[in-house]
Amino acid sequence: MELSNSEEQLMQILWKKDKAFMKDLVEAYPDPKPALTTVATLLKRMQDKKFVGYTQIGRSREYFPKVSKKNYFSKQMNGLIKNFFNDSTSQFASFFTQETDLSEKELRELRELIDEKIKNK
Amino acid sequence: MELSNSEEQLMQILWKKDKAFMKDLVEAYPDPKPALTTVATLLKRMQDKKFVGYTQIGRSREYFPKVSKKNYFSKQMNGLIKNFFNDSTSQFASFFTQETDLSEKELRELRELIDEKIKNK
DNA sequence: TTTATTACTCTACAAATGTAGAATAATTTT
DNA sequence: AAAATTATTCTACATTTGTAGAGTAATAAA
Repeated sequence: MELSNSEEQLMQILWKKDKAFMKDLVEAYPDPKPALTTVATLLKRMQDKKFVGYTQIGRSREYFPKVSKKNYFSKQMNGLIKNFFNDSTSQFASFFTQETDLSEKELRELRELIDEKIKNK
Repeated sequence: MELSNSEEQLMQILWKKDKAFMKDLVEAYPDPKPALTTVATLLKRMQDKKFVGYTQIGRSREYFPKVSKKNYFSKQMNGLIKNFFNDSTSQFASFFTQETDLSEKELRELRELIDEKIKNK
């Protein structure tokens, strides 16, 4: 099961904080902050979906992500690539290189990284 | 306004066909194919959202995408990059290079592309 | 020990999504 | 012309999503 938009927004906050009490999560929202109960509902649903866990501390719960941002992001990417590039990562890579506008400096850095990757093959 | 999942699925079909009658769209679905009326509803909503247009041909309509796949994809990518990499395309690029597993050949091709891009700067 | 406060859970409800039957209009076949 | 077919629109309804008030239990403050 996937995260909905507002769930994902909350997840972003949780990833940033790494772990947090509900109160702090609400606090971290940009204005207008949602009601505590709203966040509570989202957290509940996210627990059902196995994206969030918590540790009981006193009578409070410290929530934490059960899925890493990296992992989640990868899945998203793969989904996109699958849909739009017929599952071809390299096709995507070339599209990406052509269509985004990285500066020359950034391009050089990227090439650097690729070189390194090639070396390690 | 964004496309929902099932709308996006239909959009993929429409992009592939470039233009098509409702009947053909339904036909193009993998089994189990949805009811004609289901596709009709989706098309209607997609028109409201300005993602689809049509040309009347006799008493039928030939539907076509009003947003290119490329353009749509770019927006999706930018959304992801914004959320996960704080809007830094280059940060994303390096993540991508590290985390996906392109073959050596693909990596070389990619570097080739980057080189060309740099040249054109 | 009454009263607040805190931290959740339950219930609710409008909007969006996924899916499709029923109705209607135009056209073609008998 | 009556009957069947085609192409769309209307209406409907179960789920999921976005948002939050009301209720409850435990603890802290008066």
